[in-house]
Amino acid sequence: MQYSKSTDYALHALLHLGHPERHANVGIKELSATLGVSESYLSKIMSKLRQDGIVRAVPGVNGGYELARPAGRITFLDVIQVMEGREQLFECSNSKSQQHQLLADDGADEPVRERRGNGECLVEKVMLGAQQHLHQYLQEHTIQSLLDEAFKRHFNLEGNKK
Amino acid sequence: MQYSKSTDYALHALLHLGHPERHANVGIKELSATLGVSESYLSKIMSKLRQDGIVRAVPGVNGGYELARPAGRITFLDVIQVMEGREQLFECSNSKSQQHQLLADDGADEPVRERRGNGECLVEKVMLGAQQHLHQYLQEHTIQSLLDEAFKRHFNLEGNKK
DNA sequence: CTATTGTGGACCTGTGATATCCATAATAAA
DNA sequence: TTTATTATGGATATCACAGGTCCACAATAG
Ligand code: SF4
Ligand code: SF4
Repeated sequence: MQYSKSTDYALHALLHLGHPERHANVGIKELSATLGVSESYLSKIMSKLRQDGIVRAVPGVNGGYELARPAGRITFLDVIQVMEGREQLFECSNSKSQQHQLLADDGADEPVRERRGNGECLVEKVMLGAQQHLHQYLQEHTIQSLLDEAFKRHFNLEGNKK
Repeated sequence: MQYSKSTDYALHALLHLGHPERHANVGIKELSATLGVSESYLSKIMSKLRQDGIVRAVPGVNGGYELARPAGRITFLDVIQVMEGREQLFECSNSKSQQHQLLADDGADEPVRERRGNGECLVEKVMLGAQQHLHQYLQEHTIQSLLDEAFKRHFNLEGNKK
């Protein structure tokens, strides 16, 4: 259970694009050189980010990428969901097993009522709760907020030096 | 990014073992039949749970598995970590790239000082935070707590029927 | 028109999840 | 002590997917 390298790359690419004194339209070459990732692979990732509306891309001379919206509105969750997909953390694989009855109906021998609604899965409920906690946290952190913190740290270091 | 089926199976197996009126030493046959998973595969999972001290196993006639400690002390996090491993959610893949400087030192052109300590990674910091939130939540839910809730629900249903 | 730059498809490789089979070890009961 | 039973661990198979390369093509600015 670990985020893929693609997520790593995507985050770093966006952080680069979000850097204050950046001329618009950063080319794949610059990104590739900065991150140390092959152009071929990185372009796949950028393409995905574009399809999901995180960045804009323009081909042609002096083309390149730029953020499609302010860095403050690009959350970690956004990026992660683009790269890792939006499936849920836990998905039951055999909801018609004998086990299921025990947890959804707790062994009650009532005839199969298909109302299904108050008989909602408790395992999934726990896991969904976990997922929501995780997502909420990831939504509170944006590309901008990380950049801000980096700047703050830099400022403090400079201060100490003098 | 999804938990594996093994985790699903493990959770259900433990829920079965934790059931109140269970004779000790539940055999792999019973588990397999209840969960609807092959004996071969399920035994692998049980073996892993044993190696991590979640269950005890005794071979031989009338042998089987039982919880190694009270169900209230087996958390979801425990189970998930046994099955999914304990790697962290995010692991940097190229900490010596050009990017790294930007985020750890924020572009300061100071000579490479290898003190490393106040120059801690901000991306990892965010991700570690996310992981801790997730883990904390998963630690608050145990096999017992889920079982309790299932019982409570059952009780309410019975009440409504009368 | 042309050089430049992103897009998308085909393809390759290694790894890990899922799963089965079997030989062996351990154990309780007869 | 033997025997039937039950868990263990190694070997193996299959399959999907992460990670990555290459290339032909589309789009665009100048
Ligand atoms: S209780 Fe939930 S997780 Fe378990 S089998 Fe039913 S639906 Fe699936
Ligand atoms: S800033 Fe953090 S994530 Fe980025 S390269 Fe450095 S160590 Fe890795």
